[in-house]
Amino acid sequence: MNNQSRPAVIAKLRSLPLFSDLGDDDIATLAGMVAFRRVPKGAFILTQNERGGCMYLLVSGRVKVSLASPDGKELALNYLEAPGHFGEMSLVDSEPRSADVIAVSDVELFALEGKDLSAAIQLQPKLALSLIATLSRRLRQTITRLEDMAFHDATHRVMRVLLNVATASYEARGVPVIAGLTHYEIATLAGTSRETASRIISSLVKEGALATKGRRIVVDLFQLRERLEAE
Amino acid sequence: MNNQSRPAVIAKLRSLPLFSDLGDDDIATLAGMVAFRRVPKGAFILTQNERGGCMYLLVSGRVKVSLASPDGKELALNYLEAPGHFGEMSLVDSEPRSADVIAVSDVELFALEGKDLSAAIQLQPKLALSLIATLSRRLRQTITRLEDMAFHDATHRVMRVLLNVATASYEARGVPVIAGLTHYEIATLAGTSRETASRIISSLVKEGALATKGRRIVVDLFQLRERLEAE
DNA sequence: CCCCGCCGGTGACTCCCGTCACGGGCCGCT
DNA sequence: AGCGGCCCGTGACGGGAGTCACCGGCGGGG
Repeated sequence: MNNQSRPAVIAKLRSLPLFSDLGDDDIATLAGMVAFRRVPKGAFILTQNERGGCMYLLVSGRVKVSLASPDGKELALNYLEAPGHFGEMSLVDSEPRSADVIAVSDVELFALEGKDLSAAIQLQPKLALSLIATLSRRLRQTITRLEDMAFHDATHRVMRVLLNVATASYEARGVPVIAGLTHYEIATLAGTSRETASRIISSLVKEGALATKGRRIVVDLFQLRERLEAE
Repeated sequence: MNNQSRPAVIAKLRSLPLFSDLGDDDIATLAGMVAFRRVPKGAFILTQNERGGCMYLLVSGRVKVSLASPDGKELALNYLEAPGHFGEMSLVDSEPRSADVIAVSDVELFALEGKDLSAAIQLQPKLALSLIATLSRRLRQTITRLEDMAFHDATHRVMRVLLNVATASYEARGVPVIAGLTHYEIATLAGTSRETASRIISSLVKEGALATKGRRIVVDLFQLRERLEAE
């Protein structure tokens, strides 16, 4: 299912905000450089330590960026939604992939070869700025994660994950609810074990900072923020 | 001591590899944009959470990039040597500073205002590439640190710090020696306490992976690498 | 050259949290 | 509707490592 008609490719390229203000010619040129791919839910798109020379433009779907330890533990770095991009790092410095990227839903994406990136930047300098901004945002985020691991306990880290996810949900849908995320996944985002995350969530429910409806968690944003401020 | 004669500024700019292939005119333009500063050992160059609109080009000396926790703990992110640059992140995304930067020796640097960065990039596109490469390298490094915090114990992390520092020393001076770094500083680099780092170093000496000469540590690079491979 | 101050070593205690274990329940799939 | 597999809750235990305390020693500045 990786062959798309050229008009279809062009339409998908147009749907990316990154290229929304390109002219027809440029889009056509771009269409000649990228390769379209569909990836089924659960598949690895790239894996840590492998060498890889392309970056990916996420057209639709959701991916997880995560690290796996030799003894089977997992640390999630991020969940990315379309539109967005990933895999640029190996492309600018030719080092091996620093994490796994796994499709958590069916995914559509474009692959862009390293040799074509500079050409793409010529067409669209915004791409370079977007790249810098993205790297910068991720670096901040990662530093914050590191800070949390070094300075704060598991309770603090789990609260931060819950607050982040619930805030995103609130902004997107108006309800501070966490759904479709298992305790295991929350644990990998917080850098702790499934059991510990579970215990922490239980006690937060007892203390009134959360409520559970079946397998969904409703978050009291204020209370959580307040407790996180209190270092 | 912040006033330098114009020729002196130009000479210092020329000494930065980043600008080594610029013409006289461009260097002169650049000299009009940057502000020279001397910073004494121990002084803060920038502090976490503050807003700041410039990046710094390190001309000489050594700085420490680190995070401080409210209760007085410290996590070192990196030590940077001249030539190099830091503080770019706040400049591209206008977010507050994500860490402290402290002079660990007397330091000379140029400050470059945000508004002048794009002009500087016009003069020297290498600057943009260097920026992307730097961000990318730091992100990798930070991800590795995070991975270590999440997956590995204090022993592993201290060994990694020792190996990194000793390797750098070996490449620079041909001897795998750690000098001028206290146990406290090693601990902040490894994300552990001074006492724990100290205990770990003691036992590594007992096991023959290290030797101490006064306050210097001589590292057996092979043995340390081997033990780190063994996850 | 000498002394005070930072640095390093180590014991003891505590506690967070990772791990193992197990049982009950929700949910999706047929 | 039924069944089986994941998901969740919780008890018990142990160990890594943070913290407090104390002391001896190197070393740099006066």
